[in-house]
Amino acid sequence: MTQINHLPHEAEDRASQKVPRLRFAPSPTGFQHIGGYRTALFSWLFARHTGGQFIIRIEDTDVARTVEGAVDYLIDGMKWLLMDYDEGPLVGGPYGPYYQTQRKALYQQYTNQLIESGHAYRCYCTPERLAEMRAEQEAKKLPPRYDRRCRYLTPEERAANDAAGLKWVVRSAMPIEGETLVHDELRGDITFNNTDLDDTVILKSDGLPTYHLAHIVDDHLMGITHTLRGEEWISSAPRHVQIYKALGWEIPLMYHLPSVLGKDKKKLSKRHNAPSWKALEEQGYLPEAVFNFLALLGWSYDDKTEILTQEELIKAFTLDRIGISGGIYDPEKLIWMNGVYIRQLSLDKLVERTLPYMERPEIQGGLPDSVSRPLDRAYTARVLQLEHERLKTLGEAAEVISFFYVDELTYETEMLIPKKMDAAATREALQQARDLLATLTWEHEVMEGAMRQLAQERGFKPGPFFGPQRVAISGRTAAPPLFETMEVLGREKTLERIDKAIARLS
RNA sequence: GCCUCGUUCGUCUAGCGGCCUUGGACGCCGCCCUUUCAAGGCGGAGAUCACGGGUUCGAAUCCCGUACGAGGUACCA
Repeated sequence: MTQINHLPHEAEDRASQKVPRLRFAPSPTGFQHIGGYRTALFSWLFARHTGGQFIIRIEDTDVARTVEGAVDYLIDGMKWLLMDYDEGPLVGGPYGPYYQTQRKALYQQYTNQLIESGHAYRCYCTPERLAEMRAEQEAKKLPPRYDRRCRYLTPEERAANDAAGLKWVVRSAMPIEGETLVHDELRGDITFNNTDLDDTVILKSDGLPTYHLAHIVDDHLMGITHTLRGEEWISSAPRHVQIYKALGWEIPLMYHLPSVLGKDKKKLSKRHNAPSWKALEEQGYLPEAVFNFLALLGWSYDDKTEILTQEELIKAFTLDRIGISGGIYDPEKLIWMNGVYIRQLSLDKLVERTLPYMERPEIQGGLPDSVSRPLDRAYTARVLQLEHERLKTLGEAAEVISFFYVDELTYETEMLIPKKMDAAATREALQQARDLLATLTWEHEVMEGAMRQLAQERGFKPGPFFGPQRVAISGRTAAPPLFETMEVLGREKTLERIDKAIARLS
């Protein structure tokens, strides 16, 4: 690729020097919600777009909050959302290990380097003292900040503290004056006053690093070229910049992604109105639809294209089209998009993917337990064909089509009787329909023709005439086209159900 | 409180100085199709481009301020 007639944007220039490497670095402290996966998805798309690598790294340094099973859940979610990865848990890779708890020695090594170069120091302050200090500062309406007492300890004092076996953490020594420039590729330069920078803890008393140190060491060692993370990190970015500088490392290109918000405009969080991928799967959302939807949350292709396959997204995805203002997650639009993807499925695929939802136990949203499994595939295909364009999620199929499978229909007799008609008239109409139906070839075109003729001859209006039949055979007022439904249901069941309806009206 | 980011229809967004009395999509409403429900087609309502100043021949687009929203302010990420 030769492109010499224009000066590339700085970001492109730097990025083009090497194969892009991007990472998704979740902490296993709970179940990743779709906002988190959106971040992963952007990184993944860009890696695939450029032919770069996509890495998963587990940031499990907060041992106390680590939730068992979270990593498996996370990886399963990636798989479900159709994202693979080149390096990470399970598959390993040349830059491993990919769990931060297994890289402890590395962080300690660089912490020592920082201490030696005067960019970090041991702090012996107890949590009690820190809490006290904070309370005082708050009372005085001062910004809560570590007072740097330990930063100015003499070597003798330090030695004495160590000899006394005091517990310590390591804090980074931030510059006291001047400014720090954070260059965000999406927003441009952001300037921070160094007086606002706290000497944050980079190594905890348990010997593990905090995020601030760990991600820098790992991103550097793993050769990460672009870092995509939530915009909640902007405020700690200047401290990260300082640590990079202290270590003498090049800073990867930083992209702070806009937040995904809930209906209340608050950032989506695990315990707060954020669906997990599992919940979406259980409801019968197609991962390819969710993928498409998520890609459009904070990124856009142009002024009209919204339905893009994963392949198209890979081809189209560039970082410069990421937006900067937070967006509310709109479940309504996801439902619509899911419907679009369902309609695009071939009947065969639809059956294959819907069957598990129908066969799951009733309590989980499957067909009534009285219906024996496994379901007849050919029959189910005929059923699903009728419902195909009506489905919004795979999970709702069972409820909508259960009448094709159960023996007994349950519905209110009232539903049988159209407005402006009484029970007797309805019964009479049903009886006539039933008598004619019994004589017909069981094909929907034949039935429709004959029945329409009957309606015309007897002066029945289509609505009130066909309506009761629909309720009689399906127990529902909203159902697929009547005669196709009858055809699939079969003569015997159809006539039997109409008879039962007639009996109800007697 | 302090620091930082953000602000175009209810929602997702297009827009990077003239093509915009802002285009698309979801949702909503109406009409058509129709035995119901969908799907589909057509149409509509819906944004003083948060507000106020500037810069400019010209601003949704650039600058400043204000308001509002969000995020951060942990030995959490």
